[in-house]
Amino acid sequence: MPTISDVAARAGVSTATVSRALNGKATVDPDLAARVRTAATELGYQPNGLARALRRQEAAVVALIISDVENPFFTALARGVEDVAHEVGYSVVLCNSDENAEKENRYIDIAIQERVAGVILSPSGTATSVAKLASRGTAYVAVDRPLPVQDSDAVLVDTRQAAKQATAHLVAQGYERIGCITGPAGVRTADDRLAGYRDALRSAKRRSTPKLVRRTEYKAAGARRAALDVMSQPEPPDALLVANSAMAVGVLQALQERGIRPGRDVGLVSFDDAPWAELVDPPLSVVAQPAYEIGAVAARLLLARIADSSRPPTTTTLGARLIERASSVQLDRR
Amino acid sequence: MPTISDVAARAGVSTATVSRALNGKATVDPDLAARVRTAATELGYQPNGLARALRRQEAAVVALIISDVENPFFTALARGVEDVAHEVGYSVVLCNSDENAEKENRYIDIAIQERVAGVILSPSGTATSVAKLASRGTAYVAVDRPLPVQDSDAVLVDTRQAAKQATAHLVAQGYERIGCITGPAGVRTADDRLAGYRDALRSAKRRSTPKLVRRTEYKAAGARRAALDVMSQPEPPDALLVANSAMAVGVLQALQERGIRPGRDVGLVSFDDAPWAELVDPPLSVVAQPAYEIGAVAARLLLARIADSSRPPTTTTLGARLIERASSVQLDRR
DNA sequence: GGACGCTGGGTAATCCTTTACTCGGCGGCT
DNA sequence: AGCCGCCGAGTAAAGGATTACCCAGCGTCC
Repeated sequence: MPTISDVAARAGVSTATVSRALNGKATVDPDLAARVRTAATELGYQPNGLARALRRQEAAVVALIISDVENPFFTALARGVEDVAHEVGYSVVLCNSDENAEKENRYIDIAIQERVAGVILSPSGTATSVAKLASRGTAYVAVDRPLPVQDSDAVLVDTRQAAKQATAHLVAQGYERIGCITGPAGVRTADDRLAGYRDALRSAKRRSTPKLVRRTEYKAAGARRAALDVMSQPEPPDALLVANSAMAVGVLQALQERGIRPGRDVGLVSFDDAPWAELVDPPLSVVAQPAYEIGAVAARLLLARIADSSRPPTTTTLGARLIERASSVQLDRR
Repeated sequence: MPTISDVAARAGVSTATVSRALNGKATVDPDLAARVRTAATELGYQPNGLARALRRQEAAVVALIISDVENPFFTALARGVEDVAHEVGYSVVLCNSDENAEKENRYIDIAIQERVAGVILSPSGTATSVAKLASRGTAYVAVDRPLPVQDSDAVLVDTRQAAKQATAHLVAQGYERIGCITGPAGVRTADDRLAGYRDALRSAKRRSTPKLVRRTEYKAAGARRAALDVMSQPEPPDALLVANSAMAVGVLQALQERGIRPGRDVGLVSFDDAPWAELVDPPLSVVAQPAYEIGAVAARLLLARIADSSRPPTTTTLGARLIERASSVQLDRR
């Protein structure tokens, strides 16, 4: 593999000149620059990113630590991050933390070792040792969930408000016993969605009861079990707020197994507008989150922080949009 | 940020000894090794991965170049790659090529510059300049689609056979005018699925006609247009083979718009067992591909190739499984 | 008791690029 | 004509780890 010295030798100049010419520094004679460029292409020279990063003290890489790539919300988010990062020549390293604080910490260590320029992460819980990043001066941005630490950059969704709105919608549709299936305690979005749900019930002067609430992992399997459980009570809910689209899959499976018809027997609103939400019968009402946008904004924020570590921390809160479909419209109103 | 010299100074030894101690080389006095380790933890020392990689001539990173992270097939594949890679201390850099040869080439260049240990890619077309990788001695493995080059490692699915089987199933169910909506010409899986479809028709002594075939990008939007187009003919198909799950979304949208009932008015089989396939009405018949497995096998193959560049090239072909659901069962047979 | 061999650990080279510093030469100004 | 300044380009240091090579010291065997 040719190095900069090979190019220098072939062009008959020093390595310094090659570096300057290839990096477009001003003070290089155009003729020499041209000679260097032809020499480089003839040899098929590719600069060694490692050596460059070592010298520059920073790799053109950002790490993205999310809880699950298989969740379409995070996939779209990752897309947003990647598109923005690649525009300015950064690569993206993808890490799945699986909502596991230990794995998350391991990835943070790796990010530090690899001297990445910055980290975008959706913190799994409270134990996040983002402190390590801070003490080393590595830029970071939280997405989807805030960090326990104050004064850090974050891109969030007003998910409590969105949950409240969705629940209020169920109330307005005349549902009486509205339940909620949300993620594990300690995961901020799960807590917030539950809080928003309770806010709405309170505003509507309804009592909220633990009997109608279930908490489980943010996945289909857990949600399926939770739904089976909550629906098999003597007085089951007549509507459900479900905290993400993976869980919605589990809930729909459970209802199918039990022969309970969504939209007819039980109202349903889920977070995340999955591509299939309109295709199930009846079409699923959802709270659409701007996942791609979150990723893109987070990436831009991270780049800004990398460029200027002293800029004041910014928290951007994006809105979510309730999309009412047939799964949450009471029969007698249809 | 502390360096190896700081650790050496604190432990009162040379940097060489620190390196040896921390990397678990045999020839270090246990006492010294312990002293080094405590010094390292006290300082919070994290080795500089860049410097290590520069010296070792290789980063503990593999690049994964796929056409679209938002496609659940590739997401699951990515998961498989990541799980295996991380087990042995490798990081995974994710790159979306968007079926675009130019982007793909740019990513390959970046991979070379970053001196990644290996590349796993789903080649977008024929123009793939995997030659660059080969000439530089960077290990690579093709997934999902073979490379035009002979003798390279690959992990594939016998997709032609699977398409044939799915089409034969539609024939057996009594469908008369079976159509096919597949990906762009030149993309191998798209070509293969079309070929398998034709194989089955030929075996069944049916004539295949271009009127029932549409090719478009591997996404929902294109498939929707293609389905609208193919269904609005004077003699529309009474069944469709759809080449992936993103396309299935588009096709189902189109049918919904036209008021054509899947399973009743038109039989449907799609590639890729998406989590929602059972939830639509009627449940969607699919060809389930072992996406996670493909990724995991590819990662293991890549690691083997990295360890031994002279080992003979291996092509692993995994099977796909037809899952018959109600969307492909003729009414009169129900 | 001396010589040889082995072991543990230090010194310094190496990986490749960027960039601070330096120097030669040329042009312009007095 | 001489001097100053500037521009273009080269030399060499720096970045942090790994590792080839070498050396000191100790033990063993003759």
